[in-house]
Amino acid sequence: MAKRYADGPQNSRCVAEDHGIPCNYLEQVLAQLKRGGIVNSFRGSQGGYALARSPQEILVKNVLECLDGSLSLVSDNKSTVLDFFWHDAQTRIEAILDVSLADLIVATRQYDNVVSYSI
Amino acid sequence: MAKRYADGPQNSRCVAEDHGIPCNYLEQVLAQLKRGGIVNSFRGSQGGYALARSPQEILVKNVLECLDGSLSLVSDNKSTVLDFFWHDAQTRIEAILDVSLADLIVATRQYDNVVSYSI
DNA sequence: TTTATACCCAAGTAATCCACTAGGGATTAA
DNA sequence: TTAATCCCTAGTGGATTACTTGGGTATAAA
Repeated sequence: MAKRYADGPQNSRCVAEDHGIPCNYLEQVLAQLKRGGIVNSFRGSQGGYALARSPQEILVKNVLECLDGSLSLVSDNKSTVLDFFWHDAQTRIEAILDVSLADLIVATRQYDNVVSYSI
Repeated sequence: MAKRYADGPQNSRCVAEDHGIPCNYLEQVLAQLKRGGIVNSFRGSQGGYALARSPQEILVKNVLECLDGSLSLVSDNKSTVLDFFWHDAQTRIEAILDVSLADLIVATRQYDNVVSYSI
């Protein structure tokens, strides 16, 4: 959907077919993304779903938090060796997920270029 | 167990009680760690479980791989934007888990010192 | 040699989650 | 009006997790 951001709303059936996902199931996921303000929806014919903000403004982290509730690996306390470790690991993993959808697309394009040059 | 590495084998009942884990369940976990070569066991009275290597030589990653089978987030192909992203995320997460049990203990000791100074 | 101490093992279970299926209803552009 | 599309709820099968139960077996120490 980020890739087709400029084309306006995409309907769930097409998105589902493009990715080999059951359409009804996709709709459930999109409903959650809508509740989380990641996506907007438009009813009626020519309707569909579109990102609520530009791909630059949506982070992978935002999407995962919306779908998974929270990304926490562990409870808040740092009483034991492992609590301490997991807390640290969590902040480092969050940093990895701190990437916008636009960044993802750019990164893939660069990778595709490398591949096509090398062939 | 890494903390008590120098004291020889620890029996599962004590370890379980120390951590509020059912003993029989702990034994199942330890059996898996034994199969993975992380831990050795000794039968009879005065028996118990001990790390198979020193805490310096055992990585958090090793333990998790042993218990979870594999840490992979995604299939091998890099055909889509997301496959590409998850593959990258996985190697970065593995780097986070590339810490020895000895490192963990040292890190916690340092944290404890900071806390006790500041009180 | 006996016995207590520990590990070893297999089977079952309750709860939860995940990816989905099924079957509608409601809204809107054409 | 109608077709396209989103919206909503309930149910399901399989997998996983964190156990429980109930033993059996090896071994050090008495």
